[in-house]
Amino acid sequence: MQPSGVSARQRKPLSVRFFNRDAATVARELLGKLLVRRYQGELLVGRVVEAEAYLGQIDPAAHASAGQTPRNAVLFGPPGVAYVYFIYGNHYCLNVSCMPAGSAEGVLFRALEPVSGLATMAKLRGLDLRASELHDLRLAGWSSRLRSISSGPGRLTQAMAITREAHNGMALTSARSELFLADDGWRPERIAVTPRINVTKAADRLLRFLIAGNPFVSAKRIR
DNA sequence: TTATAGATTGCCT
DNA sequence: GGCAATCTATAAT
Repeated sequence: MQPSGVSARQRKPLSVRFFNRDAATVARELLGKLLVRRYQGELLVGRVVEAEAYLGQIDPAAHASAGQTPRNAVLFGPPGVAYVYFIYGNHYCLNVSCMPAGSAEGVLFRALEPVSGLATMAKLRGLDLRASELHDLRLAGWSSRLRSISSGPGRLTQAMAITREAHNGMALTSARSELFLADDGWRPERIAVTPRINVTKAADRLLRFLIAGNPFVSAKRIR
């Protein structure tokens, strides 16, 4: 499988309408799209290779299952907005709200394939990658260290300097935004669907979507 | 007021 | 494979 991130095609931001649909559809269609972060004058870009759908109040595994709280309020708002939460005392996780206000569906970003800004992303992750490793992407494949830049929900937020304080509640639908989603026309060949990772409730629901064969998909441990 | 589980990761053996 | 790190929400005392 060749790296997908070398396209110079135009990047068009995803619309509010894109997110105004059920989370499973949005999660599936987000695969192959770009997450773009403006960071200190540089563009950090990653392609979405793994995402999970959470179906709001009817979904026992969703943060919204117990109703609206200050933490999850963004999920109950309009579509296309970032919901960032802090988990296990260590990590931020990025979601985007789906469906109209009043419905609390959302999609969790679980893994990205780095496209540009690799050196900065590696630095934000605390990885001391050699220049030769950073060039891996343009050559044949990916080193395991390179793979750890953004393969995991906590890793990708760290690689893009995404925090709750800075980004929770931010609309992800404007190309002028500090953080947004875009479509460059690239499409995955094959999509796989599995149960969600590390959820104990509704553990049999097939709501995890990933690009089959992509090396940046997160570890598949299921508790 | 205290306990515990959680949409995780990295380091240890 | 085990487990510590350590914030947040909710359940139990």
